[in-house]
Amino acid sequence: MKSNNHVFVAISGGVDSAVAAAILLEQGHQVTGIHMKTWQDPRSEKVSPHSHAAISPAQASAQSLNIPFISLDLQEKFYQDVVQPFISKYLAGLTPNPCLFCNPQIKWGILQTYALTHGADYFATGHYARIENQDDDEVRLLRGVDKAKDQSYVLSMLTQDQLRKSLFPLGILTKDEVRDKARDLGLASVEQEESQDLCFLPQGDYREFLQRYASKPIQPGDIVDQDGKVLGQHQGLAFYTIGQRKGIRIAAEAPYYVIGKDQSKNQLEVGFCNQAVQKELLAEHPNWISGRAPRAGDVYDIMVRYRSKPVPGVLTSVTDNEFRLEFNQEIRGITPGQVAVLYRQDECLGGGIIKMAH
RNA sequence: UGGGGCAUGGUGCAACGGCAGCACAGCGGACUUUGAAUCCGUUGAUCCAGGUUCGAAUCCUGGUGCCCCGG
Repeated sequence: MKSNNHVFVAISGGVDSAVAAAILLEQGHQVTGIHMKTWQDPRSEKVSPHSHAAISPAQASAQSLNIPFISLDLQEKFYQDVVQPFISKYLAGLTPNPCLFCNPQIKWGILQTYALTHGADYFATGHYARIENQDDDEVRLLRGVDKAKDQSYVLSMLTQDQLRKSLFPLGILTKDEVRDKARDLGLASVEQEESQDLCFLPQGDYREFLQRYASKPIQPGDIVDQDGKVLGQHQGLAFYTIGQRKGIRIAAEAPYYVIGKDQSKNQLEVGFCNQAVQKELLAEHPNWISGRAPRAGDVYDIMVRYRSKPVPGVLTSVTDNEFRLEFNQEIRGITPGQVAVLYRQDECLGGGIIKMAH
């Protein structure tokens, strides 16, 4: 890559995106900050701590870097494409991961498209991941060097075209190095760590949010064990996820974990940790970053949720619409709605939405 | 209306007559661009009334409640 490109950097107001922009400047690129205003729960009791500031943290970042700043209002689009599906999937008993859909549809779908049609050669973000250019003009998505911060998982639904025009300046750095760099550069907001949960829920209580946005009231029901014995009451199936331990409120000789949801009976099934494991999964709507499905029969490292430890698994079958994985060890918390992502060493190959596991 | 057993945090269990502990649940924190998991920390109890003893969850008496056996 030549060092005089025009790069649009997605600026959030946090440390990572600011350092990413600074690095691009150091590399000699022409840099523009681009920010998207996303939908936030207006009924939230507390408001985002920055909402009263004269300028947004994102704009402040751009200012301190002395780069042009563009802000797009994507509230409606974000609500329709991310928040609505989030709500309806939860009510249907799934556990969605909105970030994996925001990225291809909003952040790359709209922000990157805007950038590329407004003079950008590349679109950069502060993700901890790497892009490797192949000889044949194909790119590969690799884990970030900082394994503890690697975010390739949330980028697994991106396409070859989207990645080819992307840059991840932080991919070769550790979080500590990024923090040091931010300090050296005198960037504001270094000290205040901005890790939030769901970006559209400033204080992060998704249960209360669902309660308010559900089209019909979320009904309590029975908590049962594997034999169907009633152990207690749950507050509503949407408030629990497979593998969950906290919040079941039943004392026993060992912790209970959620092992299933029966929508028709409105029952939450729980069991002890040795019962809360699975060895196979079926995923649908696959996205393969290379554009080609990985070879069936091979073993890959699989992540079944964000920041989970990769476990080896065999890709037993793969079609255009779905694929199956089989693990040689029992793993906990394979959850419909989450995304199973395949890796070959450091390379993120892509993945699909978990439909069922057993 | 005979016999036996039990009674300790919210739950299930420990504690030779000598500082009432553990697990689970709960609460708090760390971690975190999903929900989780995980890790760390933490609140909280001797059924009641007497008695023996320097000292009682522990021994004795009575009461109350529960369980089992016989019926």
